[in-house]
Amino acid sequence: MDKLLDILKKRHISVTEGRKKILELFLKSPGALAHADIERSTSANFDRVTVYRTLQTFVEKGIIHNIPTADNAILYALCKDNCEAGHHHDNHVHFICDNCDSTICLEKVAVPEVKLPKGFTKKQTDVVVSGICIECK
Amino acid sequence: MDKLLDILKKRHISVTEGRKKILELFLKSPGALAHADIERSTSANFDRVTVYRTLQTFVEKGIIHNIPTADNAILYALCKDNCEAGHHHDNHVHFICDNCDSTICLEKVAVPEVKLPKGFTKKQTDVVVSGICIECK
DNA sequence: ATAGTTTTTGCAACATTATTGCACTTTTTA
DNA sequence: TAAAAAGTGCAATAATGTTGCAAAAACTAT
Ligand SMILES: [Mn+2]
Ligand SMILES: [Mn+2]
Ligand SMILES: [Zn+2]
Ligand SMILES: [Zn+2]
Repeated sequence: MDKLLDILKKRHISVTEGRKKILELFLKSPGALAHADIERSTSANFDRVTVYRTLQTFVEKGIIHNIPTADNAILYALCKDNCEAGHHHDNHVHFICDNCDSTICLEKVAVPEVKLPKGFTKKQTDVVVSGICIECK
Repeated sequence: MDKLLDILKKRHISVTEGRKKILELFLKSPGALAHADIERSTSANFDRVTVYRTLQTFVEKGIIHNIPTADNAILYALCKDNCEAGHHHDNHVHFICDNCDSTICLEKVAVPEVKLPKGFTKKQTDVVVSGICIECK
């Protein structure tokens, strides 16, 4: 119950109904959520614009991170790696199931080292694996 | 000159002005192209819808592949790994420059092996590295 | 608890991006 | 060169994302 408040207060952002509701969604969800998912689950209570702004705030404050996808859907997932405002460090692999279409943070699977050609400087590495998930197996 | 025809004919698709023009763009471009880039360079000659349909066809036929991005822009790049219709195998790392915003296929950098937890089946691995590119260095 | 201050929200308007059906044109096949 | 197949443009429509501003809610200090 208080977990919600904890997360929001730790980031020094106001506690509002919308933020609590959306954060709760993430806490309950096993995988990543698309913007459309969130909008669908909350449209009765909140305006579309609020959802956009809330997700943006959450990313900025290190509460959620987004996951690259080849189609143009932005996916969001809870940060579990003590991310801070303005600086994420979710160094794990993401998995997208071709069957059930769910996206999962594989917290246990670290992002491998990638050796770049001379002259390139690496800041961040994103790894997205697709295939069949453990549920669909 | 005939390279264009080669690529199209090898995939058994009709050779049209639009396809030649867009394919030429890819052949000339050093990095990946966003849909918007392509539209900008061709809008005088072709309808937006044609661009959408052409890119879709090219992906399906293994002429170009798309690159996952965290913002929701779809990027496309030429396949150089003998991809076939319905089955891509561009096993290289992609690099996005935080400075000049260009995206580059690092053909020489192979995608590293990722060990998944028991129960997951891997089909494809996408690796996107961001940082500063060799031009901006 | 209350008043003042700050932050967030909803609404409306607008902009951008993407999809579909259908008539017409171009390309391919025979 | 004619018939068939494939591709294109246009218009309509849908989906997605952004902005400014006034009202509402949350926070702060008394
Ligand atoms: Mn994650
Ligand atoms: Mn590539
Ligand atoms: Zn699955
Ligand atoms: Zn650069």
